[in-house]
Amino acid sequence: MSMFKKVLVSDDLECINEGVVSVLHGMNIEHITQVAYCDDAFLQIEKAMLVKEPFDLLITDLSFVADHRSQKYPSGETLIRALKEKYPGLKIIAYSVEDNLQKVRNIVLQCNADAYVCKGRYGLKQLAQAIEDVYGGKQYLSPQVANAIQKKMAIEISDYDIEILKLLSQGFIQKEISFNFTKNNIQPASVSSIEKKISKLCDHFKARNTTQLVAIVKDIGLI
Amino acid sequence: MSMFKKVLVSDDLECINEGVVSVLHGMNIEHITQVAYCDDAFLQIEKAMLVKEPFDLLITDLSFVADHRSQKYPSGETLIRALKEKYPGLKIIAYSVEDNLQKVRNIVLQCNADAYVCKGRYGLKQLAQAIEDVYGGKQYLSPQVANAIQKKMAIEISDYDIEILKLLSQGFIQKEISFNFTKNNIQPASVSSIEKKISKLCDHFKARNTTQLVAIVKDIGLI
DNA sequence: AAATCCCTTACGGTTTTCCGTAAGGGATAA
DNA sequence: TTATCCCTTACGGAAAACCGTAAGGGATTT
Repeated sequence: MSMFKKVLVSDDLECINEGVVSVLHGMNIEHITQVAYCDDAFLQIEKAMLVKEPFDLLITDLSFVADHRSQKYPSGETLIRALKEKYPGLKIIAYSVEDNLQKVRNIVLQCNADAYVCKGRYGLKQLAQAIEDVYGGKQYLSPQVANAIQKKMAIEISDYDIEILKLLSQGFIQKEISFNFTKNNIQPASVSSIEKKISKLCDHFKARNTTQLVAIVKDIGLI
Repeated sequence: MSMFKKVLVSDDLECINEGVVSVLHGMNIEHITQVAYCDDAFLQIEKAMLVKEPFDLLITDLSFVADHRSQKYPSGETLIRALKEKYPGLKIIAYSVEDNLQKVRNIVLQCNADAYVCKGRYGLKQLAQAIEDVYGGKQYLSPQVANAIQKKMAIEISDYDIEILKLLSQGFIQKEISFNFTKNNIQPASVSSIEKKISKLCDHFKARNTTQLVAIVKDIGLI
C-alpha cells in the first residue's frame, strides 16, 4: 500500500504536534517534519521544493498564538491560501478545534484546503481517515462539520453583508455605515439600502433586532 | 525531591492527553490515569477516595465536546466546582485553549481551581511549572492570563449585569427585559433602571451602543 | 419601443433607544 | 429631626432603528 512519503506538521501546540506525529508513524510515514510557526511551514515547503524533494502533504492548525516573532502568515488560513496559490498540487489538511461551519466553508471553499479535521474526541482517528482520503484524491470533512459544504448559504452571505455586520459590531450606526460605504465606493451605500440589508439578515438568521443579529453571527464565527 | 504521587488527566482530545502524560512521566510521576469524560473523572476520584488511595491532583480540560453519552458534568467548570466542594484538598489544574480573562476569573475565583494553564505554544512547559507551584501550595496562572485576577473587574460585573447582557443578546428590548425581571422578582426592574445599567455597561466597555456592547462582551467571553 | 423585473433610493410614521432631569424613598450621619 | 446621600423610578425630548410604500433607473424580455 502506497502512501504519502514526506509530510510537514504545523501546530503551535507541541502536545498536539506529538499526537499527529504518532498517527503518521502508525501509517508508516517516515519523513516527518514539525514546525510551530506558519512562516516556518512556508519556508520549509519552499526549501524542499527547491532541492527537488518536495513535501506531499501539509497538516496544519489554523490558529497560532501570536508572540514576539512577527509573522508574514499569522494564521493557518493565510498560510493555506498562499501555498495553494503557489503550489496547487500540494495536499493540505486543516486540523483545528474550531467546528463552526462558516470557518470550515472558508477554509475549504476559499482557501482550497483538501480536508478539514476537527480536534475532537476522535480527532486522530479522523485525521488518519483524512490522510487516506486525501491521498486518494478525495476531500475529507469531519462528520460534525460535513454538512458545511452546501454552497447555498456560502453564497447567500456576501462580503458586503459581512462588512455591514462588522461595522455594526463596532458600534457604527446606519448613517455612519452609509458614509463609510460612500467614501469607499461600496454600493449600495444609501441608509435605506443598508437598513433593508440588515432587515434581510435579521430574517435569515432569525434575529429580532440588530443586537441579536450581531450576537448570532459572532456565535457562528461569521465575524 | 517529592512530588504528586497519583494524578488524573481528563481531556477529550486524545492527542493532548498524550502530551500531558509525557510531561508527567518526565516528572517521575508513576500513577497516572486518563479519562475522556468529566463524569468519568468524577467517578475515578470518588472510587479512589473510597479505597483510600485518593488522587493528589487532577489536570482537566474545560470544554468537552458533547456526544451520545449524556453527562452529569458536561464541562470542566462544573466538574471542578463539584469536586472542590466535596474534596477541597484535591488539587486541580485547568488546562485549556481559552485565554479570555473572564473565563480564567470564573475558573479560579468561582470554581476554586488551583491553576489555569493555557494550551499555547509553551503549554507543556507552563504545565510543568504549574504542577510544581501547585504542589508547593501556590497558585499558578499562565503568563498570558496572569493579570486576570485583579478582583476589581470581577466584582464590578454582577450576575444582574450578565443577565441583562444575555437577554439583550437574545434580542429582547428593554421593555421586555423589564417584564422579565418583574416576573422573576429581580430588582431593579424598571425600564429606566435597565436603561441606565446598559448605559453604565456601555461606558465600562467603551461601547457606542447596545449592539457593540454585546459584540464586546461576547468577545471577552462574558456571555 | 413598450412592458416587466429588480435594485437602489427616498420618505413618513411608529417603535425603541439614548440621555438628561427630577421626584420619591430608604439608609445613614449630624 | 433634619440633612445628606444613593438608589429606584418616571418622564420628556432627540436620535436611531424599524417597517411599509413608492419613485427612479438600468437591464432584460416581449
